[in-house]
Amino acid sequence: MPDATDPPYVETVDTRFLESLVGYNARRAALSIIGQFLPRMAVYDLRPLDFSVLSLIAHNAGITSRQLCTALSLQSPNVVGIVSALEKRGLIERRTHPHDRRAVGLHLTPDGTALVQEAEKTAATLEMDATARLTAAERKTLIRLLQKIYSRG
Amino acid sequence: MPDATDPPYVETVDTRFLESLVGYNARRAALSIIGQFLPRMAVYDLRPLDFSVLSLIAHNAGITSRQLCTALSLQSPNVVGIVSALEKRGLIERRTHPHDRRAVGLHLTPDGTALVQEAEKTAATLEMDATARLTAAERKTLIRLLQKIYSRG
DNA sequence: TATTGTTATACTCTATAACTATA
DNA sequence: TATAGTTATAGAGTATAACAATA
Repeated sequence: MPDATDPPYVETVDTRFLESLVGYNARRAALSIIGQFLPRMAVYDLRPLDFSVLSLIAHNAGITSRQLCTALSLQSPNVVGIVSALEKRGLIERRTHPHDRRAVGLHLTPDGTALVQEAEKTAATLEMDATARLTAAERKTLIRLLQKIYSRG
Repeated sequence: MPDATDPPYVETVDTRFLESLVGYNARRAALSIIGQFLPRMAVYDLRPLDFSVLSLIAHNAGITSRQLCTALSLQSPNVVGIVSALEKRGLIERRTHPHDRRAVGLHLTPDGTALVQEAEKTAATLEMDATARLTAAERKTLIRLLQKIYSRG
């Protein structure tokens, strides 16, 4: 028979408090999806930020580093390495901005265009797999509620 | 008049593709809430992982490092430093596990108990502020949908 | 043989300060 | 004076390999 002064031990971990917090749940869900993202995008040698940057360039030909920073909430020094690596791989090109010689417009190469098309297809498939337990209506609701948390306006 | 061969530039960044992905939105929302978490918890000198660990110990007296790892999806080497720092600050104590001498049960000290109570109050207030644009029903729905993504079962 | 906890290590992500070229 | 981009650097977070003590 255990003495009342014995230290207690835990059979089942009670996580109810943390699970009552939106921040905790959002972080866990994001990490879960990233965990599925990494191996599938490793085929293209793309990390999450590489993919976000490449996709934004694909949909915004001529976008600048500064605009990438604002759109993705990144610090400018942290974008330099990402963009340089994509350029070295021949996926993007830098062209001088037509209205501001300080700035550099970013553009996809044909190789980059082909890679983005494949990677975005993979991302869309991953999206469905990662949210397989949600209905289409639930997925739409979830995205709307998440955007109410982080977006301006 | 611009020449047709001039490189294009971007006026407004089109982020629609990324915003169609649950993973992207969950990450952005989590980072937004963490951004509010950091300055408010800096008062207690607690980072997000410190808070999660301390809160789990508060609600699970005698929990082991291994159980912390499983509950929070952490690797065991990465918990060592967190637990050691909390112990050095006098917030938690290690006691030998009553049934397994390999394991160490973690317990709050009186100082740790007092700190967790304040920190959890702050977290609850932060929760309401960070999700101020959501109704109570929406907040509940959001948490339920996020858990459907990352939880087993 | 398997598990708990630990050390050492490395890679990614993130943040700040300081510099240049241009606006 | 302010902004776009860059360099250097430092701090967190996360990952694997290898080890000692115990089960």
